[in-house]
Amino acid sequence: MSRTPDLMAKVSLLRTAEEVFAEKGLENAKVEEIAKRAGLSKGSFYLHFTSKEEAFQQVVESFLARCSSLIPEPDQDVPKDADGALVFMYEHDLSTFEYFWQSRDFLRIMESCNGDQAYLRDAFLDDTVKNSQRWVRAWQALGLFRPDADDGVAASLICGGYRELIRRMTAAEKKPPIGEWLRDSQRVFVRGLGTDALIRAQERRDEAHRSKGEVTSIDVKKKKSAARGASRG
Amino acid sequence: MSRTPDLMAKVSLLRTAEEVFAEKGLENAKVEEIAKRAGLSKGSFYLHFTSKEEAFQQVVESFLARCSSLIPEPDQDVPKDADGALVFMYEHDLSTFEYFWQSRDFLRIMESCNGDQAYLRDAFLDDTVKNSQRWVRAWQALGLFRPDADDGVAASLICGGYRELIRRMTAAEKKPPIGEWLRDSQRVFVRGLGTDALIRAQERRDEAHRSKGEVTSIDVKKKKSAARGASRG
Amino acid sequence: MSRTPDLMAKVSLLRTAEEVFAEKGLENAKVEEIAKRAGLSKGSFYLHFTSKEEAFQQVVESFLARCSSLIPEPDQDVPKDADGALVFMYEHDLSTFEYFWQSRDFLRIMESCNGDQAYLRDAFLDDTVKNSQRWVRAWQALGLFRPDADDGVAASLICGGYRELIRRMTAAEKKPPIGEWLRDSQRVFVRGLGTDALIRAQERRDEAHRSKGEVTSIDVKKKKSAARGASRG
Amino acid sequence: MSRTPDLMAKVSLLRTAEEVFAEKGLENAKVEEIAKRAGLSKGSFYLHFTSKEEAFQQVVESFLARCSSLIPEPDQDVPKDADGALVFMYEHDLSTFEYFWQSRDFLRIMESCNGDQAYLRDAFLDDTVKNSQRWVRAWQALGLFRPDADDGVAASLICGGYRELIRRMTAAEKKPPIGEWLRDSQRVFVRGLGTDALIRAQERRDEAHRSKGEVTSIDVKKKKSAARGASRG
DNA sequence: CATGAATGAGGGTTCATTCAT
DNA sequence: TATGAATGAACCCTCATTCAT
Repeated sequence: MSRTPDLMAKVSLLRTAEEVFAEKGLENAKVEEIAKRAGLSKGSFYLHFTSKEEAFQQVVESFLARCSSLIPEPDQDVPKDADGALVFMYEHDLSTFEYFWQSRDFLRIMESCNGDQAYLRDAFLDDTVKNSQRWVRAWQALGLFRPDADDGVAASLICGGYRELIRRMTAAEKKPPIGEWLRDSQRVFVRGLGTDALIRAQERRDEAHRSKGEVTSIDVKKKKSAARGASRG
Repeated sequence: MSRTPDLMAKVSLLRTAEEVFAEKGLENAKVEEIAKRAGLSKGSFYLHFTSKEEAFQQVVESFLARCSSLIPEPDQDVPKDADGALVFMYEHDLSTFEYFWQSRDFLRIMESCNGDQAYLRDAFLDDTVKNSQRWVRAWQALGLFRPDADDGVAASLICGGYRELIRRMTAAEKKPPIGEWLRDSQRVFVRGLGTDALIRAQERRDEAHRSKGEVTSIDVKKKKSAARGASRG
Repeated sequence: MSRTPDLMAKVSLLRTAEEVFAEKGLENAKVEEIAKRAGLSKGSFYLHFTSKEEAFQQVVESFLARCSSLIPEPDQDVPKDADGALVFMYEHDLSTFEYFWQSRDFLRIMESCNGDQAYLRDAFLDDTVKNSQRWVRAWQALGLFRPDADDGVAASLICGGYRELIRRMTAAEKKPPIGEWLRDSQRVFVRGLGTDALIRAQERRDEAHRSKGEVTSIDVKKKKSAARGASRG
Repeated sequence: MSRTPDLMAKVSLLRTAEEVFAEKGLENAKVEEIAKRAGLSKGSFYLHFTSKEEAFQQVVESFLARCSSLIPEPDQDVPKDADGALVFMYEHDLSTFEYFWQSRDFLRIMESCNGDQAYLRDAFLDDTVKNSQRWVRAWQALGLFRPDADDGVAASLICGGYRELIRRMTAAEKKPPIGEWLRDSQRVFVRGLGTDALIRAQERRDEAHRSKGEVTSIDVKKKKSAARGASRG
């Protein structure tokens, strides 16, 4: 085992660094404040990081790692049918927004990337778009998204739109109705990019929602068999 | 008379300030560099601005003023029919993107607003969304957008999506095919938010585009009368 | 005749310089403010003075010259008898204090002499003491002051004491009862330094003052003949 | 532990600050020079003071504290009889002047208070006068000073006179005969303000001095019994 | 490992002075 | 003469980084 105090100190510093960077931005964050909040001295900071910038990078990277672990790849075991995919994506978006809401202070860090650090913010955003693009292509392959839509533009619109919603959320005094926002957004992108099959699934979802309130994965499974029955009849 | 005032001095300083702020961000921009690039001394800078921050604000405000003058209000004299509105909006978006492409260095400035200047960026983005929201409502009133779509969410998705495209554009080495991007985006938002009437207009546009290439306002006028004829028959 | 505008400008600058030096002190006085208040430009200032310090010196010197013209030399035609000398000195002190009261803003200038300018203040004070010393010696020669008093110390005490009164006066919100102060002071120095003859003259003055109110030179002339009569009787 | 804090650092800085302020005045004193003379860097200065002005205040305040501890209050255990009081005051003045002689560089600092710091000098001088005034009143109560003398004016004359002597002393190349100066001054103020009893005591002192040289407290005690004997006879 | 005093480069700002007009 | 834009040397203060303990 490595020495505990050492690790504790670094973890502690990373946490307070995240805090301070979020509050003040990279330039205005002071090494001393980071160290003090971690209950350590300025000198200790330099036992763990060679510079303030390095600490910043590590904070960003650790955040990105946490993000990656939350965002599934489209080739994983996820629902492939229209109804299931819709619910899956909705719930995934919901939990992602929830996570961003909790990390909303951190999102400000990304904004503080300027000059030499700008690439970090861009890398983060590019990653998000890339991942989104893989999903768009996957859904096109599944016949859920129209094949003629440009996956790059689609991914940009989705990520950008969601980023703006997150910005609004971050700026808001109190937590906005994320569920509503996401349902509205999903409707726009499903109609905007989806095949007829997906759009019909969405309409079923809306219909169910209107009659029964919130639709969960459980509802969807029931609905799927019902739909099969209906199409048979 | 004194040494002839260099009437270009302030303009020159504002331009180089814009440059340097774009490159380095507010914190990392050095007053001396701004002045030097304008062919002036550090001291001269303070003949025109009381502080670096004031110069930053003036740069931002002058940009916002230029923006405002480019963005029309929905209650102005603009086409009210589906075909005309589509073309108008497309062409407006195109010229806006063109302007942003030329000002792409500046857009980086908005990103460099942190701490005390953050409100400038947020005010800019909020303004954009507000304007977009007015357009959404106007189109709903005209029967072009579905009345059940949430105008706030819609405006956020549109602005966020376009902002992301602009980010991609700004980061690109060479000018991307903005026309293509915008056509794809318009298709997404028209399908996502539009009424059947608008969607049909879009399909006509796409059809015409496929057969004849770029559609201009002139084409649309022809098409409009054709459509009228068709609906009569 | 030299050119008028030129002279006007310099006089004007000297006057405003005096004002500003009085208000702010040498270091904090800005050349631009001096020039502006004189209705001139910064550049003009340097047509008349080679530096701010030179202007300061000229202001001080002009003040000292005005002072000198007000302060009589002991070898001039002044009363030589005890009663006349007392009244003369009292009235001279009174007018001097009156002048200082009016120039109280200026006195602050002397306080702003530091570093390289310190010699100006010291020269001013030394001058005052030197002049006072000549008076002490003159009065000793006239048998009005005790011959065993050290003229240097006496002059220092007188000047220092009066300077402190002036300081109190300068700091005061409203004009203090200078006449009272000076009468009290004169009593102290007359008793402290005077011969019996002078002390008796002072007592006569006090007596007359008690019975008749303010004593003027006219009263003294009367009193002198009265005293002669008395000593005869 | 960190690098052993140089416990002398702050003391050292205060001392060199005192030096530099005395030489140049507040405005012209450079932080770097203060630090350099203390063998420290500019940055270290700010570990101990938040600004140059704060350092200046601390220098002044520490001097004032030292002064206060040297100046006795009149209600303390001090000789109440004419002879004892004279000797006490003379010796006290002597030691005070001695102290001021040693701190003569500092006294120049008080003169360098301008603008925002002027109140420091005025507070110092006002304090001195106030204290002196308490002594005048005490001596009046003891029947040593004439009751009709204005205590305010008397205190101003005493303090001002002594201040001027100190100024002369401070400006002098070599230490002047302070003892002589003070004896002369005391004679002036005793005659000027004292009752007959005090004046006679002073004359006894002068007489003794003429015959025996310096009079010490021991002499006074002998003299006191002698005087008692004389008054008895 | 931890500390925090010490460092010193760096940058914003001021303002006396110059000089082209 | 008069002007005031331009200059640039100074100087205060900050803070990332070092290092003796």
